[in-house]
Amino acid sequence: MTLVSEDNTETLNAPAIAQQSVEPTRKPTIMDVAAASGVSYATVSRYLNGNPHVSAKAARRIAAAVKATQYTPNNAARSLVRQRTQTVAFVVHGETDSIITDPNISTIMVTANQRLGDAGYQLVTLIADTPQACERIARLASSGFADGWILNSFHTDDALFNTFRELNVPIAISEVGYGSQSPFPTVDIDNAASSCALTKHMRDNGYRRIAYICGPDFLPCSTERLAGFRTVMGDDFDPSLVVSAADWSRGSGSAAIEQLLSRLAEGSSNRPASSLLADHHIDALMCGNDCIAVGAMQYLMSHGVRIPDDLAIAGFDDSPDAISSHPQLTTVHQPIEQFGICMADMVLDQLEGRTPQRIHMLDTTVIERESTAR
Amino acid sequence: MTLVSEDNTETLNAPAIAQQSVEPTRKPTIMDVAAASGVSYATVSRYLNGNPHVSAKAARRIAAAVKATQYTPNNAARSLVRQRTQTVAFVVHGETDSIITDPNISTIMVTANQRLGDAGYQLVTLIADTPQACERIARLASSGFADGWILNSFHTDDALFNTFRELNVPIAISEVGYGSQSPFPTVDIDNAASSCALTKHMRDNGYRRIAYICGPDFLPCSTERLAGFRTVMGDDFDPSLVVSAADWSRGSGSAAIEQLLSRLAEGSSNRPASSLLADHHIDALMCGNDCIAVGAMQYLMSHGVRIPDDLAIAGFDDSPDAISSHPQLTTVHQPIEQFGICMADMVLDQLEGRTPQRIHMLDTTVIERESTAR
DNA sequence: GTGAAAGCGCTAACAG
DNA sequence: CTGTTAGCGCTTTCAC
Repeated sequence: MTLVSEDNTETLNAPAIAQQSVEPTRKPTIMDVAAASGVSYATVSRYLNGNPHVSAKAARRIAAAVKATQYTPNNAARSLVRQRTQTVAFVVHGETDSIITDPNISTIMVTANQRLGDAGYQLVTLIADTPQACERIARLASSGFADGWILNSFHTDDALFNTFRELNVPIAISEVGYGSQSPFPTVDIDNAASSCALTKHMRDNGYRRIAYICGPDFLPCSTERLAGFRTVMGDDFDPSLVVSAADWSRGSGSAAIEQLLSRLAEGSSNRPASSLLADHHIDALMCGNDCIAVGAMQYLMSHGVRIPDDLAIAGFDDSPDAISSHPQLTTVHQPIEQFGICMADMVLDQLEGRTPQRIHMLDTTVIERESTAR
Repeated sequence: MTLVSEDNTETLNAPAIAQQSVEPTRKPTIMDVAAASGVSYATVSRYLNGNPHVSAKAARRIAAAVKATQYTPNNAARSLVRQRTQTVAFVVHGETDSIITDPNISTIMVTANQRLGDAGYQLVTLIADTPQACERIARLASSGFADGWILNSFHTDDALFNTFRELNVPIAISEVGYGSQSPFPTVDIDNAASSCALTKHMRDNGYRRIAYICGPDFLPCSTERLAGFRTVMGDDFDPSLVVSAADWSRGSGSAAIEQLLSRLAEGSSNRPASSLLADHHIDALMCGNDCIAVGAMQYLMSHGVRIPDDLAIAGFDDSPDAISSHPQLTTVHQPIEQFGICMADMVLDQLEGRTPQRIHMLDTTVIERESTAR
């Protein structure tokens, strides 16, 4: 049998082919490829970058040489000359690692990664959990480490945040509750409106006197959610039925409800929680988020309050907690995947010269579950 | 009042000071700083890199110029000339986003980040959840994107894994269950020994006939854990009481126990689960990990089996599931934080010319909880 | 279509 | 102590 091969008689004067045994194994450069394929390195560069002005023959030889030398272009060199890194940094901000365990963050990360990957960018995640880490990241940000930045769970008073204000690089942020005030392109949900919707739902179901556990005071989204609640409650709003949780955790949820109960008790000790609630005609409880709700619920149930019979409870976020709890939680669902996609798009818009939306509000929906069933 | 100033009469011929209004706002380079401070840019570079051969006066002027121009060194340029990026990549591997939600992974990430940060490196996380993403990352790996690599949850048959084999870059891996076979420096627990310890604990507590739900068959750590169990069980080991779960999830845990029960039933339909277990004198169940255990436990409890009265159950990993379940799970604890620290150290060792340990086995401890209480 | 040459911004000898 | 010079590996004019 005879194999006819079009034109592969070219020999490679490959000096780098069998170099693997040499000690430091210097990475082959574009020069090595050029030498091995007998063309100038400019031609190799053209070939590598898909420039059409490369003859078929040259292309063939270069392809062979690339394979033989196992060449891959150097990242730093390319970034330097192109003034582009082809990466977008995803900054996760938070004191503890709790923020990273947050399933929302991971989902956002994964979806953003997908979107950016399709556009030819690599998403890299950075953790800003200590002052040192923040400083490092700030330095990276102003040294062209990434072409674009996606920032999560930033506070208004954040130092890193201010670094970015002065930087003038493509950015997208989420969930800071800035609303239309944000200095950067933002994707968020309308916390006030969503809270309104949920409160309305509760009212429609007949709940009249509703207590409220607010999220951390210093966060805009906490106050916006409370504001939505207040709006719908109107004259029925009773400030004495509002307490604030220290953070978004279950623990602070139970602490908050305990505080509210002792406030209701007003010295009269040892009243059971359920009669305390009954005395004040409280028929429902709304919470800043699902975790707080679950924490409060666990506390109440372990003190003999039946949910939803004695008291209805609603959360916010539709996190996994909302489903894994017993009873399952009525809550507000937000399209998490969209956060990642929208932020990625906002960064891509800026990267590609388009003007990004200043703020993208995502739709939410009220999810009715057992915890408020009549 | 008179302020005496030592020597700050120097004027800066700063051309870049008020450039902010110009359109494209070109980033200041080391040249701009040099020009503004009246020294050569080599001196600026020296100053920036802490080289002691810079006069106090020059240092002062340069410091002022740096501030005035808001200069920050360019990352790509520095990486190119230094042949170092000062970053270590953390690759999270997995088909879905479930892997990232895994609290273990986040803890490892956070601790590794801390350690590497202290050593002057920036940890960057990459998600390898699709073939395209893997390919992108493989390309980055061979183009000097990072100085070192930390790989998580890789399978033996992994394409990315093989890319790294040929790359000869600083690497550390974890949890692949390779044991001493690993081609890379590895940190892991001794799955077999840990499983032995747990099984022994069960035996010491009087449990004789123990069923076993194995983790995914294709994973070395699954089979190692099973092997440890088998060793201790000795002649009491009964292969007919072993089933495999499809993955590490709760769902496959309940599926597996259902399968085992139907095997035990052998056609005799409608026997309650508890009497089925009693007939076969099964007094305990051990599982490949906590999630599987919880899944099995939920299934059994909803079919009338009392835990631990009718059947004791033990998990593995000491994940949050082990504590949040009712009853809480007896399990094997592993020092998760150490995974991150050890992998970081292994990479640092290689980065700094030391020879890393080939394999670092972390200590585990058996944690006794309610699910096996006598 | 291809090669020569000029940088991208920076570090690191090397002379002075 | 400081300036000059030569690259790091690559892209991109600009001639030919």
